[in-house]
Amino acid sequence: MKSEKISDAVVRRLPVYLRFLSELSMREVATVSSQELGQKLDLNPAQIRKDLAYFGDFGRKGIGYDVSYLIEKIRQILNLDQQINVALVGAGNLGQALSNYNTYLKDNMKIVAVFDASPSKVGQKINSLTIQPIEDMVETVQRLKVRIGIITVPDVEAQRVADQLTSAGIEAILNFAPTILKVPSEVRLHAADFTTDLLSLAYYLDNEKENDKHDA
Amino acid sequence: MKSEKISDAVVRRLPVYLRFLSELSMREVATVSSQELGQKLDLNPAQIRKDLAYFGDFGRKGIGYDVSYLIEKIRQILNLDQQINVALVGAGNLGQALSNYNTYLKDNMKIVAVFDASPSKVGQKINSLTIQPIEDMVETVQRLKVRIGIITVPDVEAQRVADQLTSAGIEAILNFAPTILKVPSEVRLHAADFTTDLLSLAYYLDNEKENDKHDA
DNA sequence: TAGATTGTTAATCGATTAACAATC
DNA sequence: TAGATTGTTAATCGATTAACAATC
Repeated sequence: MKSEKISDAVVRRLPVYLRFLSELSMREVATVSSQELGQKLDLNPAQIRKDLAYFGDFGRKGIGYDVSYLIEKIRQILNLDQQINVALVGAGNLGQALSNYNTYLKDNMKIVAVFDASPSKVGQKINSLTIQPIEDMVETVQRLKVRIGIITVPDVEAQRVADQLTSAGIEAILNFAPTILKVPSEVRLHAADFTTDLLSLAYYLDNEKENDKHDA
Repeated sequence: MKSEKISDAVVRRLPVYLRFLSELSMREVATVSSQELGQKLDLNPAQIRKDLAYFGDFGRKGIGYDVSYLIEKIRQILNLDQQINVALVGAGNLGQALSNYNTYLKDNMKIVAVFDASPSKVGQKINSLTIQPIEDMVETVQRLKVRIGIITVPDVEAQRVADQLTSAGIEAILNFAPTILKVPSEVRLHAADFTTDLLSLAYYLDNEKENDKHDA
């Protein structure tokens, strides 16, 4: 464990490694090289080796990486060797969709509470969790030791929710609302706004510009 | 219009600019400086000026940017001055959630077709669109001139769907399935996998490591 | 031993930021 | 004219990739 600063880019690749390694594990593949990983994940093998080497010497020269061991190590690095409690704020369509991934993401991440501002939603069940009024959020987050909040409320409410989550002592927020949130620097914030993704894709559409290319 | 290569990072910021500018426009703000933009969007003003300058001289020295004009220009850059037809493949919870954003994202992007593999879903309505069998996908995509596909099917089906969309001549894919897809280089692919986002957030959780810090 | 593959250093590449002349 | 702010060049910073000694 060297005490270098690990960049965001590196951290965001770890779950990708983890996912593919789990697949290998299910196929009972015992060992994998950075070469093979790179091929499957469209990444440079040197980059993969470097990423992993930040956290320890997980590989064996001439052999590669032991799949099970590497899975264990990456899970440790990502704090997934313990249960991480998550709260979902906003029980609309998107919130419901995410809560369904609960079983899927059982990398020890668990949605333990769901909140919504609308009285008509409160009391309903969503995957065995009862939707709670947003007024109970601070208290419940603290009681259940929720560490990550997922925001799926309309954009005009997102900042208020973020503020409340922050005051409840949340450590990280995944924000699906299409708006830039301001949170104190000790709260980790990630924007997961797919409208941005979708609009930026449009840039790459051909637009028949190519038709003009009748070059010599 | 200089013919420099524009980086992905630049393109992904354009929709963020656009969104905030629209907000300003609704508030009837006529002019904005890179300074103000940077403040609101947590970006360096020089970066914003540089981003915009790739595409033209949109600002006025000493004054700033005309909000309406800049909106128009960014929409042109992103090809949003024409209707872009989108197909949604996978009518599960996530697919339904995304289709609800249809009204919201009416930046000329429109979901014009929804497909699902499950016979029980086919024929049902989702926001006034009838869910079609996935077998009709290639034909429908071509007939309706769909240019962007959104994949929200289970990960094991995602590659097959991507292949079919590709063969139908789609230009870009937004993939929500947690798997790495392979598509030909002429198809623009963006991964919108929130499980990756969520797992990477866990890295930043405190984990009481800080308690050990009793330094001199 | 020969072949394979890691971990790491150095080289390269690309993106961000600072600085400032131009000019509204 | 004085103040503000752009567009752009140069400087900096950071991330990716190549190369290779170490070693299984």
